[in-house]
Amino acid sequence: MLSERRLQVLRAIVQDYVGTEEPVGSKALTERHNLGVSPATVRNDMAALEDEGYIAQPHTSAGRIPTDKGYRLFVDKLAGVKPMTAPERRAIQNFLEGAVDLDDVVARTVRLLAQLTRQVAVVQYPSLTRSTVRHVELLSLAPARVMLVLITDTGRVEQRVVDCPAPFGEASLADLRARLNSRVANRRFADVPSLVEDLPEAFEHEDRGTVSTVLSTLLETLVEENEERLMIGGTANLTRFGHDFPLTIRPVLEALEEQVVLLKLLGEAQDPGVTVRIGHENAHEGLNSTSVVSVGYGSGGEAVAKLGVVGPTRMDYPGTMGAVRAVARYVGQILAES
Amino acid sequence: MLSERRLQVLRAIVQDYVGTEEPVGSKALTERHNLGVSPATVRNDMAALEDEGYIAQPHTSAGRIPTDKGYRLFVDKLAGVKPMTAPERRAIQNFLEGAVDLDDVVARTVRLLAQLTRQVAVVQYPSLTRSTVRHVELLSLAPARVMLVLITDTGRVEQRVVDCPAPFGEASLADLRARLNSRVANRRFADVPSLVEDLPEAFEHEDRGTVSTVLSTLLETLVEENEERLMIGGTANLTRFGHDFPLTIRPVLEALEEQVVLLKLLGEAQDPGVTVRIGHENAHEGLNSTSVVSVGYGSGGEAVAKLGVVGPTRMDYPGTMGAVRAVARYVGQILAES
DNA sequence: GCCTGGCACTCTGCGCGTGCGAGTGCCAGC
DNA sequence: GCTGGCACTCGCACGCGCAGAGTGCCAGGC
Repeated sequence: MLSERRLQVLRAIVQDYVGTEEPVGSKALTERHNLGVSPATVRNDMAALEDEGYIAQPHTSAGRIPTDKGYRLFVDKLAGVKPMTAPERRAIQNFLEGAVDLDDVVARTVRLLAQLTRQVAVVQYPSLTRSTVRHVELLSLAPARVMLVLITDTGRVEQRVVDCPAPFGEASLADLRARLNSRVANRRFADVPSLVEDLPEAFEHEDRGTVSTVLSTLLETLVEENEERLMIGGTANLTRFGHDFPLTIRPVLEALEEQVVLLKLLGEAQDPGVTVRIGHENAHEGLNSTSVVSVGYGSGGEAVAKLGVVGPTRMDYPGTMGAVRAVARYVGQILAES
Repeated sequence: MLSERRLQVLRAIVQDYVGTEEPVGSKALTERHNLGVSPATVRNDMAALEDEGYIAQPHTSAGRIPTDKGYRLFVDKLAGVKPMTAPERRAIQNFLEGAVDLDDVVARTVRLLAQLTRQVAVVQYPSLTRSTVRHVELLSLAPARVMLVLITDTGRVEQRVVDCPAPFGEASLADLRARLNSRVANRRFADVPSLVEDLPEAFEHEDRGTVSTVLSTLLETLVEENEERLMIGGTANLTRFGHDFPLTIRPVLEALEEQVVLLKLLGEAQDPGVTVRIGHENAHEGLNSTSVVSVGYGSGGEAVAKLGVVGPTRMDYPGTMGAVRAVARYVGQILAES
């Protein structure tokens, strides 16, 4: 077990390194934090911390920098979540309230998060399967062609064009629209499959094929991997990363382009609160030198999606966690209102 | 006027520089392109080209690199558009055909363009005002709250929540929905304002306020600056830019984050064909060392939006122009089908 | 008049050696 | 268990010299 002072030393190292971006030495530490001991003592503590794997030296005769394990201990035990100030909260609220629709909410959230944290922001659209159905609309485009439009309580709209096996009259279409909505309106999307499975039976034989096709398209849009969307922003903040650009920034940009990677990244975090994944804790190799701070958000008590930021492992964890948490809270409120 | 040979020298310089990314000297030029003259002669030509401002030397004793003016001449007079090969065309078509909805079409187009050109791709969503109305849907969320959903022929869907000044019954809502659709369906969005202006008069006095509110929300969504959306991708390609990262990549990423800047960038190009804006021809300062290759695309003969790529001024113009043009053509086809 | 070969000149990039400073590890003493 | 002192190790910035690429210019030839 590490003594109290050694934990303080670790905390001081993390704070200084995050601030200065440079390896921190024993002398500088004692000067900036009044630890009440001499540099030599700190050196012993540092050696111990290094043995335990919490800090490391980039070169033999340089200061120490925290390892992923060091940051982990810092986040878990040594630092809290720094709450936003009142003016910051007001600014967040004002900025988000101007949104006109869901795309706008998501876009504004991304900008806001990127600005607040000065890092790359990632916001997932509310999951369909975890939302409730507000309305299902069917439009006839051509005799054997139907457009299906899904609208959720969170304001998300999905649409698909369905090619029907047989012509489908306006009357049948209206009938299907009415039956469909009476069954699924205000129900959770996750329940939709079981709610509609016997629907074709209510129709004339000639229309059953079309009804089934429409329904299967509806179910397809709800399949997990299709229904997830997200938006990212603040990539310009990557340029503040470090000095050795090409090697650090490239893989990160590449990872950010892969929606699948990002969705997995956000998906992994199960904690109901703010989740932090540090460096190599991220499965994706390109993100081994970054940390991901994420949290779920939702209109009610339940999370309908996640949002978060991606930044260097050397980041201001308490501040970032505070910002992410606050933004998630307000986005939830905005969604509940619309 | 420049002699034929000097133009050839310029062309050779552009081609070599684009290939090698290094200033090109007189000796290397004569070796790689059989110009039929000696390096000394080429040197004279180069001096003349430099006097005219087509090329420049980064340092006193280095080779030459093309200036923006040089690239301009190259694009206008010395190079054509390189058509895609048949396999490339097939690949484009296959890739785009898998799309399930408009978001997917746009997302795939961005990926495709980024991969083909190895540059940053920008794709604008089909403009509302230049599209045709397919359907307008009205949903009652609460007695005095209505959701307005617009669907275009290009598959774009916009939705807005309207707070009504007075409760609005289901019957009135159905009435408005029917009247609205009969007036605007299959009409161009640009014509919508004049088509609906007298609509409130058809309603009972108590409903007029609400009808007006709904209509004004409808018109607001059509206002130019609100209705434009776009998607970008391939930012990882920026890392191939050059060696002096922080200074070149940063402002570009920042510019790309500003939707307004990008929309202006695409909007400026009026040419019906492929437009190229080189270096300082771009109004935005951060993009002074990049070129933008863009073109309109549309389901019919008319362009409903633009797409393009942003890359270093040192880019393969013929190839990029060919890729951009081909992708635009196929996206147009896909949109026409849906 | 235009092209060519030759020549002197300029400048960048690279490798190398040096000195400085920051930081460490260890040890003896309190 | 803490402290001050001391020798040691490196990384980094600086200055130097050299090689190489490329240029401009000039005199001579077709």
